[in-house]
Amino acid sequence: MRHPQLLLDNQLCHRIYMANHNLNRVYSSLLEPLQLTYPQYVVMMALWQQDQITLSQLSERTRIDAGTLSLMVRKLTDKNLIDVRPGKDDKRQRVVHLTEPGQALADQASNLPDQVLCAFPTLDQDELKTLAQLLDKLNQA
Amino acid sequence: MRHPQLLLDNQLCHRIYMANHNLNRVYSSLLEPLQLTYPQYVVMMALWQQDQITLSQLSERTRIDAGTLSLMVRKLTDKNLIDVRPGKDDKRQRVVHLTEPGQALADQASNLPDQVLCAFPTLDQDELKTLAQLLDKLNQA
DNA sequence: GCTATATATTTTGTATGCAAAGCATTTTAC
DNA sequence: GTAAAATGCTTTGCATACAAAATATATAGC
Repeated sequence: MRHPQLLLDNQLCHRIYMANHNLNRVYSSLLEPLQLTYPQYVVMMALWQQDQITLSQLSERTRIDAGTLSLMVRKLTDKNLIDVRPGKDDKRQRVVHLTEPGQALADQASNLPDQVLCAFPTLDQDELKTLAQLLDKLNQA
Repeated sequence: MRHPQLLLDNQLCHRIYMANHNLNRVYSSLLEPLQLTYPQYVVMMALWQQDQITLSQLSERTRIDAGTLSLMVRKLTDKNLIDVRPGKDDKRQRVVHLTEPGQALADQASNLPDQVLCAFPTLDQDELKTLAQLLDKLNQA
């Protein structure tokens, strides 16, 4: 091989790609009872953290882009988990509100994070912490 | 907040999601001269590493599922980078071959991995190594 | 040798992800 | 005050993802 640096196994990006993939699979099965996809769960988490925020704020926190979010919000509205109203000050904005069922879903989801970690017994608490720190450092670049 | 473990910032998965996202953005700009998307680049890397493998082998190495790969292979064929032929022993299989332009592209791509790391100056060599090891540990679960 | 099963791949349907164009509203500049 | 630029959001078009159904071929069991 003329270019050893191009080996797939040497690529940090592919490790992250696989990790993302693996975590998604674990989440999909855990989220099935809640009838949510993983990205939809991310949106709900952001709203459980802070309710009644604009679409652009929601996009900033979840890192889901505006176009994707626009569609997802419609689907979550159809599921009656959220409710979107025009902004009072700025009529261009749309503010997302949790509905009663949307708020209630947090209780069902509350034990999910622990279950996910159980799916990765190869890493102990310290390692998870280090991993989180390194990823934060990567992401702030 | 009733469920602090549901905070978005506490989620390992979201860190990995963002890291994946950030790496993708860096790659997209670097890959523009090669006219490849990031997943297409992954497929090409796998082939540069080992040419003339079946679709299922390619799927196993890249972790891209069969259905997605089927479409991507058609596009890479249209770009004249690869060339797919039926397997000799097993007629169900299809073997992917690099074309001359496909092989030549490796030269153009060879300095890409270094450039990507330059986009993340916040991490030094040791930290990158640790991160890679932890991700491997996560992925083997 | 024939049938049932298993395997390799493609197709289909749904859900992101993202860039770019479009639209309505608001802010800036003058 | 008004035209131009900026902002918030939606829509469109294309590229993954992935599960499930469909198709073609190969293998096992008898």
